[in-house]
Amino acid sequence: MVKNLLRGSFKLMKSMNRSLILNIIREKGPISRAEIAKLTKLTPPTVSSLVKELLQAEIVIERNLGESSGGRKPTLLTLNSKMFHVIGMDIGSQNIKTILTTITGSIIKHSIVPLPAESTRETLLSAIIQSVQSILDDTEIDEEKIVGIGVGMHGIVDANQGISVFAPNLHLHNIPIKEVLEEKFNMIVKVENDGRAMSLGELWFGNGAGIDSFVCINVGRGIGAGIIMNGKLYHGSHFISGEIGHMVIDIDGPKCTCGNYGCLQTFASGPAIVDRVKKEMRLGQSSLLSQLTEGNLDNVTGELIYKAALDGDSLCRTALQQAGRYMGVGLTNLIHTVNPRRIIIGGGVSNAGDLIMESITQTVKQRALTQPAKETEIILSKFGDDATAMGAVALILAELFTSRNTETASAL
Amino acid sequence: MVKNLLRGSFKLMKSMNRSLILNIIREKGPISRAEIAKLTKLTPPTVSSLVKELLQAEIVIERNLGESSGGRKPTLLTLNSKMFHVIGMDIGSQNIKTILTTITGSIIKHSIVPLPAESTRETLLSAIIQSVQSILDDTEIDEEKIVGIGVGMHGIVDANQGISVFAPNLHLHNIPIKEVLEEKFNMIVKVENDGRAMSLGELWFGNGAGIDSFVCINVGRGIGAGIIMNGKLYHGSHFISGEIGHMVIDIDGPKCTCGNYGCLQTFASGPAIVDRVKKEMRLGQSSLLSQLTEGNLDNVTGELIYKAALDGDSLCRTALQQAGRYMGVGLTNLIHTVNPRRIIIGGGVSNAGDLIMESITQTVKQRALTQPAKETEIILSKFGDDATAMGAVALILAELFTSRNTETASAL
DNA sequence: CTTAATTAAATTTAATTATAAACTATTTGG
DNA sequence: CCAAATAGTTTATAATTAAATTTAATTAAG
Repeated sequence: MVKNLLRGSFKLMKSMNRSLILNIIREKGPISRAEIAKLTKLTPPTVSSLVKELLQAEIVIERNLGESSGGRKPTLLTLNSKMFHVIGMDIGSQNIKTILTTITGSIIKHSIVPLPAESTRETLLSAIIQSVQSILDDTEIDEEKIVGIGVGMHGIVDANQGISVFAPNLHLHNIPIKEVLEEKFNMIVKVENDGRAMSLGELWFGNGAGIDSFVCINVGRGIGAGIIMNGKLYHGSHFISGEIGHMVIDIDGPKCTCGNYGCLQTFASGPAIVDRVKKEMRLGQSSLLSQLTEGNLDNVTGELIYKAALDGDSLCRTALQQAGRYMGVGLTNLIHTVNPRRIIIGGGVSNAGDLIMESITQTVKQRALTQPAKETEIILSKFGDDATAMGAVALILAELFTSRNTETASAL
Repeated sequence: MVKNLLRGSFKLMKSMNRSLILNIIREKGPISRAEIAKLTKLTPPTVSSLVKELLQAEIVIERNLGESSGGRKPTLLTLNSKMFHVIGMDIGSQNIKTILTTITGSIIKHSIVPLPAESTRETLLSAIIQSVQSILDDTEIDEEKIVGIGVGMHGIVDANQGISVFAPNLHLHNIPIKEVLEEKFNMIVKVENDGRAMSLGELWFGNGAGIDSFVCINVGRGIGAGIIMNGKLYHGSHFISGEIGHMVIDIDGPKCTCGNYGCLQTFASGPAIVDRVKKEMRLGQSSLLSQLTEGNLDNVTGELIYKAALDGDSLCRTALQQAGRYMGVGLTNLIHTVNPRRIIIGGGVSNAGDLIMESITQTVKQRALTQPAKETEIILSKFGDDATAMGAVALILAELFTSRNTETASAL
């Protein structure tokens, strides 16, 4: 099998053109038929007939007439955002965040359900169902108009089967999220690793729109990356692509929870920064944190460190800078491996914004091999804390708007 | 632009099916029309009519009749290997290796042209032209039947423009290889980084056939990787994807030629192993090498180290094992980032075969996060020293056999 | 105002290609 | 020698896109 070659057929041809038009309307709408024809290089009749079908299916609606520059006024088309809605869910280690959005990605409802300190398979699954149910109960939108539930889950996720294979922060294995949700609610369900979901979200709505190859980094308790190549989310063979938290950057470094030594995660994750600060304080380093935490080291959190750093606390500043430097080394490794056009950083640590970013970009600029590599854009996620949930929504949109080109030849 | 959506058209449909058939004949041939129809799910008439065109163009020929199991004997089709030939070239640091092959990848001619110790832009370009010319002079095959020249070049290569952007081992910049070859010889010319070319070679002819996602590692003076994802070669945004020789695995490690510290290349490349052994010997370690090199440390080479190791020399054995261990760490990082299904190792160091492979696989098994990741296949290249040249041939074949699905919509 | 030019959209007609069904050709096995 | 099986071709059809034409609406010039 060389290249996944597809069989050309009328069905395929039509479905390609339909999703082409649908995506143009989604991205560039309101837009006229004539403009669609120009952009897609499809002929007017082709556009007209496919649009007619989309109108009949109520996926697209005619809005109003646009401005004319001499000639008949164009009839503008948009997606029928009242017709279809999506639920996106972000399952973290402490809570489940759920959002309800229109098909264009506008958030309509928000909900957060806390997870118990010690989750079991049962409590987790019931919390997941509860999250969806509460969103459904809390809105007038007809259940039939909600087309799917996307789930972004931390840890290792089998996206084909929709199973959370291993959730390290919850100490759980093999949770069949897709199966359970599909049975309970009659909708499309897609489950994906949080970092990968996030990257799809940035591709569809965020800072990855228009970029065909970028990487999204989710820095929180762990560090995960989602890789978009040629406009497509890449999974890897066993769903562990992007596990850069366990990229070894110091072969003789400190021991990581995974058993190896010197993983990026031991230097640049949220907990790593907190630990580092605590350690320095125990060694007698003075810091504004002493006041903020009332002398109790257990109260040190990422947020407080960021706050203290902003107030000029030098211990916290250097801790963040150090983390940024290590992150910079990790990202340089990533640039030298995957060479994305852009790197988007999201998740908890991204809240520490500029302080850490400065240090990251500087390190990359210093260490990358070539000029263009040095200039790899490194920016923050557009959605902050909602990045994974938005990504979960994008999982469903990708399913809807992408012609299922999966009719591969059986044997090649 | 979300996803590179294509416009469906008759041309596209036909070209998809033509390359589908062509590829099936290439891979599974000799094969009958009926069998092609079965495998591709195309209908018999579609296959017949496309095959008729291919026969007329003399790209495919009817060979002989196959065995029947009750029914009309099938007419078997194969590629017309006498009609089309390809030149593949591997530009290394010491010499240029050139091969002439049939369209099916059988090597017909071999040539090696040494490069001067100090290459200049002019000497390199004339050596390249000379290499092609000598192959052409040395064969009866009509020049018109040679469809293209593929070039695998070490260093950073702009594959779009066909320029060697930076060749570290030759200390040269911006050599317009494609332009010069196209002007001199009237053929398709494709230039690519050696590691990436190699991976395409493995995909088309070697140990990557049938694998949709794998990584090929070229270990020599440097360490480069070619990444195949979804059956496609991935370049990265600025042609430095796969530069894993400069992946930092020991942030406080020894200085690399690139200016950073602790790059994989400083531990696991050919020169790194040689240096390590020399250093140990200078420190007074005894080794079989003392005899083999007649006491002159300058004579130590990778080949001799391997030889000594095979003879049981413990210094050399540990040096190789150590290199393998570092390589294993690098590959584990790669697995946790790209998560390929298979890793194929080629280039100079691969000659040290099992001794180093053992150590690599063991390290990966020890350090990878999940069971499937631990079991990532790590094998040697099928073509040994010819791997890059074969890859260069594949560059041309990919051009020929892949329907140019590049008619993207302009604006999306 | 009127008219020509311009643009948008729809319609008609033509061309392209895959597909379905029917058919011919060949071979094997009884 | 005949039935069954397999290979390949022919013919007709259907599904589309492509090209050309028509209709409609609007603007701008005179």
